Amino acid sequence: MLQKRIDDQPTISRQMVREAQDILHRHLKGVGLKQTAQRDTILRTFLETRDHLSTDELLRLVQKKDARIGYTTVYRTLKLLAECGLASEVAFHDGIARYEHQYNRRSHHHMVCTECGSSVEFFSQEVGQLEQEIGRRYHYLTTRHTFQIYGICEDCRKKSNALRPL
Amino acid sequence: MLQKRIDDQPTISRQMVREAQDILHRHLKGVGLKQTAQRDTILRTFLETRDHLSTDELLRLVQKKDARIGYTTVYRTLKLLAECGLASEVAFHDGIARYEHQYNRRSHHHMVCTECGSSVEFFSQEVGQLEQEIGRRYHYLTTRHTFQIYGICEDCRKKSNALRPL
DNA sequence: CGGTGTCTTGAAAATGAATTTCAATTTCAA
DNA sequence: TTGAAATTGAAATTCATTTTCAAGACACCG
Repeated sequence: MLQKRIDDQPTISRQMVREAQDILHRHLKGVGLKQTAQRDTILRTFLETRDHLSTDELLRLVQKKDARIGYTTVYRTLKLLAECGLASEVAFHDGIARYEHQYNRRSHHHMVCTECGSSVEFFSQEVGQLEQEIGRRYHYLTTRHTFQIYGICEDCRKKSNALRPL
Repeated sequence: MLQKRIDDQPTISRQMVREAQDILHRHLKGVGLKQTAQRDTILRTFLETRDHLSTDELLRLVQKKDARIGYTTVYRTLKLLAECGLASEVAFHDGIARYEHQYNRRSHHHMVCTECGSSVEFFSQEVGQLEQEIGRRYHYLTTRHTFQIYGICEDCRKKSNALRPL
């Protein structure tokens, strides 16, 4: 079975949660916003989860801790987390925005199965180098890139072979 | 000034239009659909245009030739063109689906300016090789990939420097 | 400790692109 | 030519995202 995510840390440590919370609090102060229980709960839930979460999915997890937190707050907090570098948006091109943690993670990319929607992560320094190189060549100040591979995973291939032999 | 698109052909030839139309007609027949004047007009307009077109943009161009053609038909025809390989969707992550011709074009990628939305194309065979390699490693049957670089183009950098010197 | 001006919250409404519906029209195989 | 089947396009719908707004929470100040 393939790993869905390759973490540098097998699980999130208390230490990392504290550091991440610190980053968020500093960012909030910096832009004149307030620290709230909701924002902390959402950040903690986000950090504890290993997958690529849509706003809806994160909402469901957050509501297990505090059922009164609403969609809008999760939506807005994810934007805040992205602003201060704790989260980043990953677009799998299925019409739903997803976020993943960014804090203390190596640069990586995704390969997505177009049948079942599952994804694996892979590492490739070449892609980052290419960003630099192309940016230099065309005089762009590059900020980021997206790279996804789409295909059909082993499991889905087995399933469709079982349905339609030969 | 940078070229927005690097074409293998400077302009679309009569020959290519005929061939593309042939591909569409064969596809239509193949899936039991009908040839119509609208579909031909939309295909021709699409081929004559060099940019990355949203449905709305293509609609506007199409309506110069036949004002009675509606948004829905353009939308549906673009899907047909994508089905038979004449067009492909490019996602620039601004929430709007765009299409570009695929017929007789070399594989390429896009670098997009996040200030003004303009884009340049670049070629890199490494990216295609990477798709193959990663697919093999994780046992995916890969079908395609997306690779975009985001940044700020020279023009926009000059403009913002002019506004805020030093 | 309060008081007070902001910021936050979350339900509901709005937005906007993508998609579907449906009645009138057109295509095309026989 | 004919009629079954597909097409068309305006309008309606969908659905994720984003905004609005009134009530509540935070935090700076004295």
